[in-house]
Amino acid sequence: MASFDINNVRTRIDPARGLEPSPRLVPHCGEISCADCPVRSHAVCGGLELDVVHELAAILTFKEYGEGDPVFDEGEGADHYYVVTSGTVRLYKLMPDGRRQIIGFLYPGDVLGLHDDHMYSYSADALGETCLCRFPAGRLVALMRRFPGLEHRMLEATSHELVEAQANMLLLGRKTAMERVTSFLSRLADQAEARGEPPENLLLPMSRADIGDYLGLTTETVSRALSRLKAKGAIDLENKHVRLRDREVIRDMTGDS
Amino acid sequence: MASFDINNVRTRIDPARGLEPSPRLVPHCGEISCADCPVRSHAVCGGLELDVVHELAAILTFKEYGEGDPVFDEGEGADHYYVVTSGTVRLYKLMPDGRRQIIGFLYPGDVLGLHDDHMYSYSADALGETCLCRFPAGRLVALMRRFPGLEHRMLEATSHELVEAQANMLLLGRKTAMERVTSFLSRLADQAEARGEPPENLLLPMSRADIGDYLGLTTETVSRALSRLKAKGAIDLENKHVRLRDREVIRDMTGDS
DNA sequence: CGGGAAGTTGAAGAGCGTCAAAAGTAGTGG
DNA sequence: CCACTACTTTTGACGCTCTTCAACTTCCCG
Repeated sequence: MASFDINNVRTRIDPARGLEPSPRLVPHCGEISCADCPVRSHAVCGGLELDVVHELAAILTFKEYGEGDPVFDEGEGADHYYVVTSGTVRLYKLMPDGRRQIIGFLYPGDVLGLHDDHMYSYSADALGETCLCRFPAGRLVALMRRFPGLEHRMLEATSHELVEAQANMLLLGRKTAMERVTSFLSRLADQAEARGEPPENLLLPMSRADIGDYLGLTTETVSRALSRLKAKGAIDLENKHVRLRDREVIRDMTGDS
Repeated sequence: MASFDINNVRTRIDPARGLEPSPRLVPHCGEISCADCPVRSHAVCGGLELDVVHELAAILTFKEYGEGDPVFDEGEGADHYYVVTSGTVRLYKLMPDGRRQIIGFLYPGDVLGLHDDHMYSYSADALGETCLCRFPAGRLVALMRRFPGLEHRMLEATSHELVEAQANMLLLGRKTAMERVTSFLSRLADQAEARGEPPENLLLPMSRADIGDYLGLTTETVSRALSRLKAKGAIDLENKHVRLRDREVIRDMTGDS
């Protein structure tokens, strides 16, 4: 027995310990081992010694999520860390009256579950079919103690998130609606480029309402901004497909220079 | 010789190595050694083994700043980390046209210089007379490698900052002007309480313009919100002195529940 | 196909920004 | 100690951007 399934939770056993992957493949996650994990190169686990990777593999479990499935809720005890292996995760905070602020969208290789004071500071759910690998917090912390390189990678990941959050504070506090939308498109293009995809042709995995809640705007305002960009000939737009006709023109509209 | 002065930079030599503090006292920093540093208990260096503290003391230098003195600028090479020992530091981002977003205000015990990709992601300057102790980044990183407990503390500090930044994203993206101002006052009261000061009696070290640039508002809007709170009898207000007449009333206006 | 959700577009309104002026505060030098 | 000046804060009037509300269209999935 190399893996088993309980409640949609798939436990991975370290192949290095003489166990082999299950022959049954998971629909979209794939029955990947850390050794050939597609996201390892740019994830927290990337660039680590093999013995650390093996120890990580020993404590992780895979889990699949469908559209809108919750991963965890703000305020819950933070008992797990997660790494996205496929799909997209939406992080958000809710106000008692229902107003929502989306904190970020996570893509394969990103970590979630970073917290302070043993409580999740935001809620997380899946945007479409998504697969996460999950680490019990206590055991991961123990591993960080034994392997300082792992803690170093966590610090790097956290610092990176912090820098992004600060950039979003500027966006939310000081940019106009059009600047926010073009900043958003520009960043999506950069991310696509970093993944080796064509940066001009974007497929938005999230709704207009999600974009609005991320940019501090309403759906209508997002829609209007996109329509104006289309009318100006800056983008082609058909529903979730956006094509940046000139990335420089978009960049010049972000307010960032 | 226990310390010397070059360009307003005061180098501390580790007292544990047999050197003693200079008899000449610095105006507001005090000629403190790490052993009796007033901020150590709640700073990064708190809770660390004594040998780590000694090594930290060996690489740090003190530096004083006056009102508005720059500490570093966004985009510069991040060659130092800093810890606030007295005063207040203002972190901010500027847009090319002069719009400013204040990322945070730092008080004694807080770290600055956290970064990504070896570049400061924001600018920092002093709010009034301020004293920082400064660590060369390379040497601090080397210490973190030797003493994993230090890196652990840095991770904790960074995680804490991240959680705060995310809370500010909700504030900037979704709260009304009045909710932002009451959230700000409420947080100042909490911080004062944490420091053991009376949480009802606040002294704002920053201008209305600073508060506005922190909350994504104009000075006028901040002033109007404060005036309305005063008119309602929720606060007493005389210039920089704010007295919360009922902390619960203020809290109920933050939108956070 | 058909029904419900998501997206677009328009018109009206509110909240905050802008501009302007007055009042208050602080620092400087006689 | 007071007068002078420069800056900060407050207050008011007005305008603009974005939100709200509503109708319509498009997309998606059974």
